[in-house]
Amino acid sequence: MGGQKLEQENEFMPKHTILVVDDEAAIREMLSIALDAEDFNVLQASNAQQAHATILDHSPDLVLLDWMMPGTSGLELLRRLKRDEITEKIPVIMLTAKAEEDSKVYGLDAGADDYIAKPFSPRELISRVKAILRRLNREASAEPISVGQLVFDPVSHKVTISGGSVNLGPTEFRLLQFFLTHQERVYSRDQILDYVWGSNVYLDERTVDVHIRRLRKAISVAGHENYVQTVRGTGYRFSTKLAHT
Amino acid sequence: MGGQKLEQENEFMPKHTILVVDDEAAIREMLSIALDAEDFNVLQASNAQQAHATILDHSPDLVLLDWMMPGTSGLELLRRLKRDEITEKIPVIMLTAKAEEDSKVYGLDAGADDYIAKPFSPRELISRVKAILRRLNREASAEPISVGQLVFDPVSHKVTISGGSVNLGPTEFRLLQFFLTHQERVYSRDQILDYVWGSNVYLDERTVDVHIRRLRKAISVAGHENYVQTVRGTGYRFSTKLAHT
DNA sequence: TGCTAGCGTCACAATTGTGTCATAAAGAGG
DNA sequence: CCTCTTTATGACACAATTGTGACGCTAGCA
Repeated sequence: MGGQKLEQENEFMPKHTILVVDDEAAIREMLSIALDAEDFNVLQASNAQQAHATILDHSPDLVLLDWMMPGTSGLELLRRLKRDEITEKIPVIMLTAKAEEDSKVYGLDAGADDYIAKPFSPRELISRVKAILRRLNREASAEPISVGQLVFDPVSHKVTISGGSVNLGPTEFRLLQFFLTHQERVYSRDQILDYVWGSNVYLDERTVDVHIRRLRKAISVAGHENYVQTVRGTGYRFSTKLAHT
Repeated sequence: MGGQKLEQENEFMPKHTILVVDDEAAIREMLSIALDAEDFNVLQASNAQQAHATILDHSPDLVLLDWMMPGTSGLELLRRLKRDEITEKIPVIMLTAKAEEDSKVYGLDAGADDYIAKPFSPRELISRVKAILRRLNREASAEPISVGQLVFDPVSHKVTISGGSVNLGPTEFRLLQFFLTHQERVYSRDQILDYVWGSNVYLDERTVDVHIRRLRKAISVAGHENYVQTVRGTGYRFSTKLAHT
């Protein structure tokens, strides 16, 4: 079969958080409603300072940033975000009333991920937001992920620990990928089945246990199996913070 | 990394010529400046006809082509280029304002080498341009590629292992070439068919298996067949890092 | 025309992966 | 310390995937 179909949109995916930065309350409201309807978590800020603080606090998945604002301008904030390593990866869509080419060029140059001219239809905005999140998702899924001595490389489809290659079956591979992309969070067996097997399979929940065991066994080199943790009564969790003792 | 020296950028390389095709002057300017700063020769065209003429005249090394343009669309020009034997090999990167997946599919289908959604950062564009030129350079390279004791010489069209010549059929030859130029990466049977056989053939996927076997058999001297690895459930991979056991 | 090299397909063999079960272990709470 | 749950584990039948040898066909060539 073809590639991997992990990371579809599905109801168990953590909701994306979007920050709307605009000095006009009406615009913020409109966007919030539209985004909320699409099941995004929405944060708001009415000026650049507040926005910056919110970004640092909540690290939203995407920022909708008005170009023209009293005080620090949107462009200025954009530059600041892109200068800081922590916030540099957060995608920004600039909202601008000026339909001029210049702003577009400057904005793109400063690192905006998209640019939308006011007035815009919420529909279009939503579709752009989604497009960017999708793209990010794709790009992120091509990067190798490493935890401890373990390196997971989706491109070559290889997993190694301390340089030694790890042999995983297809299902364990997907399971590990799922865990690596969703660390520090407990999932029920049901959820794991949905994510890793697909949302339309009917399997015994206990099957998950068995694959967890196989995964643990496979990565049990230098204690890496301890990252896969059992949460009694609930499910499993992948955590780099090793549990007690 | 694998033990072969690839075409790095170096000052002796002739400057690459890049044609920018976009109806918006501002975009052309931005790209020209960015590309120029990277030491490319830049040509410009504002519509498809002009672009076509320029391509025939100057045969640029790469074309940046806007998707949506008045008159003949970018897609149309792309198709035309790919239909003509003379221009067919020129790599094309499509620029599109539609952030939709669809355009990507159509574009790649029509033979685009990459696809970048507007708006994009000049930085990203440059890096993609370079990536493509690098890849092309390598593929078209007259330099022999060697892995282990195996030497693949595209010029004399011969393959040897430890000096002894290896007998390969045309298809196995191309398959090996594909693998050598795309190491450390899994490909599905579908993808391999597309790359090695061409994107418009309709063949049984399992045909790949057979040719993989023939290739393995042919290069099975001193364990070279182990470079061709099966990734169960996914496809095949050429890797110089041998899997253990 | 007869011959040969390659190719694609098929049937069957070999290998590897998967889900379930029974049973052992491990926790939780009294 | 005992009991009730929940999880870990080893075994196993059978599914799914991949490897392989054989075969017929075609195009090029003598």
